[in-house]
Amino acid sequence: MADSVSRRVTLNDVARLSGVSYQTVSRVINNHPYVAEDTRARVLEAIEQLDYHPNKAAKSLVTRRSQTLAVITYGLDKYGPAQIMINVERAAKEAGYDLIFSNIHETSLESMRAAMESLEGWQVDGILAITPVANILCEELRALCGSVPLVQVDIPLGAQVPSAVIDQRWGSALVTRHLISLGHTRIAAISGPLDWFGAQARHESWRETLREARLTPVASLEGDWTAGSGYQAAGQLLDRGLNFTALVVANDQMALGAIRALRDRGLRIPEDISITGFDDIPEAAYFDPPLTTVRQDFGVLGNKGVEYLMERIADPQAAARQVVIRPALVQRLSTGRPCPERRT
Amino acid sequence: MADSVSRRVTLNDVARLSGVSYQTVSRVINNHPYVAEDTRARVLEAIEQLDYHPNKAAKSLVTRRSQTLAVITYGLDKYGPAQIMINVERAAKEAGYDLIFSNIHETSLESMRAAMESLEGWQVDGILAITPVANILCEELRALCGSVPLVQVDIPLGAQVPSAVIDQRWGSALVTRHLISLGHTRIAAISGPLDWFGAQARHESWRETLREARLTPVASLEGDWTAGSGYQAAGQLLDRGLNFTALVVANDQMALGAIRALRDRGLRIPEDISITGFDDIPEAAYFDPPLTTVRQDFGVLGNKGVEYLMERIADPQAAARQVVIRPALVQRLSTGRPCPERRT
DNA sequence: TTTATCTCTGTGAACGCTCACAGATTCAGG
DNA sequence: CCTGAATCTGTGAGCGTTCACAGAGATAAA
Repeated sequence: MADSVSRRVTLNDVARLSGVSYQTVSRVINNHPYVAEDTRARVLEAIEQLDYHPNKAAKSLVTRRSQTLAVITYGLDKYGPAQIMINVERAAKEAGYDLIFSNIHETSLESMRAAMESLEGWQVDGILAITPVANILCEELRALCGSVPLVQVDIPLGAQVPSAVIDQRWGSALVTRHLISLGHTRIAAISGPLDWFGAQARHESWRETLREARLTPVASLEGDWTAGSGYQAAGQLLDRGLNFTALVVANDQMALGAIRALRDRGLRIPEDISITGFDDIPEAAYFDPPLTTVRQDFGVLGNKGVEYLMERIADPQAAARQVVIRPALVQRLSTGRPCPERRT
Repeated sequence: MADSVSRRVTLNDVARLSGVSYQTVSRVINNHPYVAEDTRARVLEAIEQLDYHPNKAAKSLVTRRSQTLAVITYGLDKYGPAQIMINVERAAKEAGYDLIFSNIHETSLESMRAAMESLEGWQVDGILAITPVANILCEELRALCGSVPLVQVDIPLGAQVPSAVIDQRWGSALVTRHLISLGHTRIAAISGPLDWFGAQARHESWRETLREARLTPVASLEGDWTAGSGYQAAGQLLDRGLNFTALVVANDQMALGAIRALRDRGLRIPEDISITGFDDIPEAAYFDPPLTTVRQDFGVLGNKGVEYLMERIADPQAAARQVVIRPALVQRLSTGRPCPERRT
């Protein structure tokens, strides 16, 4: 129980109570060797009794490190970044680091700079940036970080900077090939906002996979990750009178919207149109029909990111590498063989 | 651009470059009066030139405050807490506070204590706890916080501690009355985990609202907020051969699962059974059918919480109060009048 | 002119901790 | 018994700030 009003308890208070010097108390706290067992015990007891907690500011001031990681995120209201964030927090705590946290609301360099500004003074030991958007330029970010180790999560595959990513191209190829193997030849798409790396990768990979199979993409529209935008995009695709039997949607929420749009027009899924999502949010299995999608393991991503950041803190000179995680196809009931005959 | 290897830039470096004393530089930084305009300009230029950033550890050490808020959350993987978190971050940043952040993974006192432990040394100016679960006892938390101002978010309505809450009882009454006014008399429920305050409040309010209308609750089952649990619960309700025309579900995800369960058994919504959710997640409007639910404004909740915390930091002695936000009914297509005749 | 007040600037000390060093024991080996 | 190492403990200094104070120059009032 912390004293309510009084001065904070310091090293000296503990020292006085246990009858040793402040230095000895410091040694006990930091588990230095060469402290007699009974001394240690006495000090520990005093610490307990006074409810002493080392002042991190003071420690950080002299050691020039803070046992603190900064997490910078963008798009925390989206499923992916939020999941990553949660897992990063867990991993960081387990590694004994505190977290100071900053979400960026616009993708401007300015707001990025503002976020960094607030970290500059904290002497953070490392920075983990969840920057899934293209125009938060990696280079700028690296410059802003100066010599503080930085690991980026959710950036393009193949980027030559320390990072942890999910191979989105792979995931997109997975669903697209799945549809092709079912016999679909006329495949449309709804992409995410194309300034997101992931959206871009999924989109390009969709195109390429079709090309490899000597198929021409029917059409694609850009959504903003929300169910509403998926609804609209699917509606437009249909309104244009386009003829397709499968729809590759860049995330599960938009797929939900798209499903509704198709239903509204009396189309059956998957009999008339097969539909796929991306992410495998927990609800996807309960869509109607259950959604065939791509599972991304954000937990692993967060862990790997932190793990790698630790590595870089320990050895900042080590060559940059990229930790890559592969997503997996989750086959459910929203995809099926195309019907020989079709509607309108 | 931060120097890569070199020592950190300090007050003294700036002082030397601009030809004044460190104290004057300090004055400039903190906008003290009584600094000559040209001196101020020179200092600012030097700061710019050296890319100087005040060391927050040093500042915090001497001022005994850190311009930092701690956020403690539970259940960050759930929609509500996550939304609150995002908005708290935004509000805190706008108020010029940094955020140090800790998510709790179990509801034990132990893990609560561990989270606090990591804050003890930071000299945070205030703590904002998102603690939607019953057995994270408020009292324990208050004790752990000592004299640091604490505001709790998402705790029971009426709690005599500084807090910001959404009136969940009100929301639950809203949907229940909505169903009653449509003519439903046999109403079942799927609650959230009853160790969550919100789940409990929604549940009790459901019961009471029925009682007030002289109706008997048909039955209720407890879910865990996930679509999967909603699916299961709804299935069980049906398997028991219970006769009900409306189902009040404690959140939107479980409602999604419940909808599927009903559909799987050939029931139509709302013709056979009306169903309601809670939260109004962005996807709810795209469920099939679009979900009648209760909108909670987590944005406002986060803002109010931070705002109130500021107030308490400024005046820790002020009487505790509770900021209450009322949710609103969002009427969509998952509810309708009960059919006179019914199935099985 | 003198004195009081306002403006501006600088000097010591302190915040709570760790580091480098040095002193004091103990214990073994010659 | 002396020497050297290992073990244990204490002292000074400094990390980068701000605070309290004091001093100096300018301006206004007497």
